[in-house]
Amino acid sequence: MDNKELANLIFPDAKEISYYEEKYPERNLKEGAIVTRYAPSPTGCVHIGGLYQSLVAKKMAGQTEGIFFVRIEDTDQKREVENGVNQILNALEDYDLSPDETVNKGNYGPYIQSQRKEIYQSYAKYLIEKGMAYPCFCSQETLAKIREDQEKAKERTGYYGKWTKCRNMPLEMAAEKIKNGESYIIRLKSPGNPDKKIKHKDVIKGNIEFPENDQDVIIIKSDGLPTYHFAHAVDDHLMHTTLVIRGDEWVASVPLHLQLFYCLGFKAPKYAHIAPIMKEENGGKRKLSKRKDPEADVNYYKEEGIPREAVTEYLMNIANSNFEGWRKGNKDKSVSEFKFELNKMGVSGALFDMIKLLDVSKTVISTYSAEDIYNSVEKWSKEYDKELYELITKDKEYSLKVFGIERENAKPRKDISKWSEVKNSINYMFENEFEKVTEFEYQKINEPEEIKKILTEYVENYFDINDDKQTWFDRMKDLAEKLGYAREVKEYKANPELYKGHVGDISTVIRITLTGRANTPDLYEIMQVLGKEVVEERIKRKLLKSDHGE
RNA sequence: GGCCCCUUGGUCAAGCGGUUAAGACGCCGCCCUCUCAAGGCGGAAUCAUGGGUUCGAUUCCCGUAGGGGUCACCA
Repeated sequence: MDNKELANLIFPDAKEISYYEEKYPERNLKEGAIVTRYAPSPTGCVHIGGLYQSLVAKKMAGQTEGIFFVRIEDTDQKREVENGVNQILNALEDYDLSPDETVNKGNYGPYIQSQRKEIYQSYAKYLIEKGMAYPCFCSQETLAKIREDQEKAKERTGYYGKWTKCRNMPLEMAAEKIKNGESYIIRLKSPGNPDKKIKHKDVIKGNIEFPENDQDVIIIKSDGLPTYHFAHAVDDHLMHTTLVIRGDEWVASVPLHLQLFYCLGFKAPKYAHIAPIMKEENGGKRKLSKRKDPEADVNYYKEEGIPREAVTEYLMNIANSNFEGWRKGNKDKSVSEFKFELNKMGVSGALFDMIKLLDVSKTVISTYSAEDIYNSVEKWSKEYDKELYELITKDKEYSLKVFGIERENAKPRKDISKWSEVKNSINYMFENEFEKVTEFEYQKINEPEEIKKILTEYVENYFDINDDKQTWFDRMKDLAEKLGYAREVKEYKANPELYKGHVGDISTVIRITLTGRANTPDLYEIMQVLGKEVVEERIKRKLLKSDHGE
């Protein structure tokens, strides 16, 4: 019995690897083109970290006229979640990160690992034939025992070298066990020597040195599917990946992966290990977790109504901190014009900063036209806030005017950071909502008589909806003066004892009466949008109430 | 515990042997024809620690401390 016969016994139907080598030829791309990928497991919600990796990967491929593909790593069928694949693909599309190749698209597929079983088996068979892999029959108990002994002896744990049980099993014995139906897995016969070091130059982390791998890792599990490590080597070779961009929890496996590529006779890709996005928790840092942190799920941003450009820009900031400066000087350009550099990425994880994200978002939204805002809010509210949806769609023209307040000018309003804030910032502009306001908390001027006097004077003698802004404001000052308030805030500040207050106090009374709140955008514009009738109606309503002693 | 990586303000971070140690978010103050949001101007706030090397270390080397990752028939 020789290795070849054993290999045939284990994988009788597997094709020669030359079949696959020919089927998936070298890609025809220009010099320097990067082929990279995002390789998620379909295990539930899409993590912001996955989006981050995809963004970087897509950027690198795009910048070099290369290929960005998505491969689904579903070799652990226990963890698989229904519809997981679609969730991932949809999220990427939402963020404008659609891959060039993925499920049902591209010539190097299938792009779902569970559908590539026979490919992995061919390569495993090849390794067995070469004597570089072998079947292992150790039970979980045996493995546990080995581990126990290692701990007792204070030695490294794992399946390697002298601790190995099946590595040097006579071929005949192995064949016998297989024929008897014993359960087994396939292990790599590691050629590594841990006393020797290997050097690896990571595109992001720089030079790293570690001992060679000597673990006889499992490459094919008892269900016939490969482990991550083996699938990675086979797939990225066959798909001609030139740059593997992945989370830095993988750096420790680099020696193994490099060894796998070496044993299989493949050229290894370059690696770029990305530091994870962290979260602070009682003084310490930890990775953003799907379980504990709602913001880890990309769906969160959708639900909150944070525009995808904002999330993208924020992520770009974390990835290349010079992005911010570039953006400042290139306000109208698309992110795709920014020259991204992998080696400028931070080597240790950055804390996720929601406040900063919201600030970025605010800036992004401030560039929107009233129409853009309307469309976004309409789309968002339709799914997440029916009340708001009803409110704004009832009279689109009017809503457009509301969203147009202090917008589409040189210094646009910058107060909305997410769509879920919109309702609260515009509801008083709508009669139905305004009617619900019962508490008017007047501030500096709060004696009912004074308020009544101001409002009465204003509607009767100073309010004219046709005034232009300057005239409107001059009249406000006239009113202030007439009632004993300073025309200018400066005058008041210079001689506070001479006045009861200043124009600002007068306009605040009107503002609160009209909107129910002390802080709003430009009052003149608000009145223009509200219109003559509504302004008068709201003031009269207040006057009426105060007559009733309210 | 073994192996690997990291350490500049509250946060994200420039820096790559000689700098008043950038910038952004946040915070504080002032300014701006009414309140806010912005915007403008200004301010407080950082090189974990101990040794070297050097004329000179935030920058280079070693130790210490702290943090992170990884050691599965999970990816």
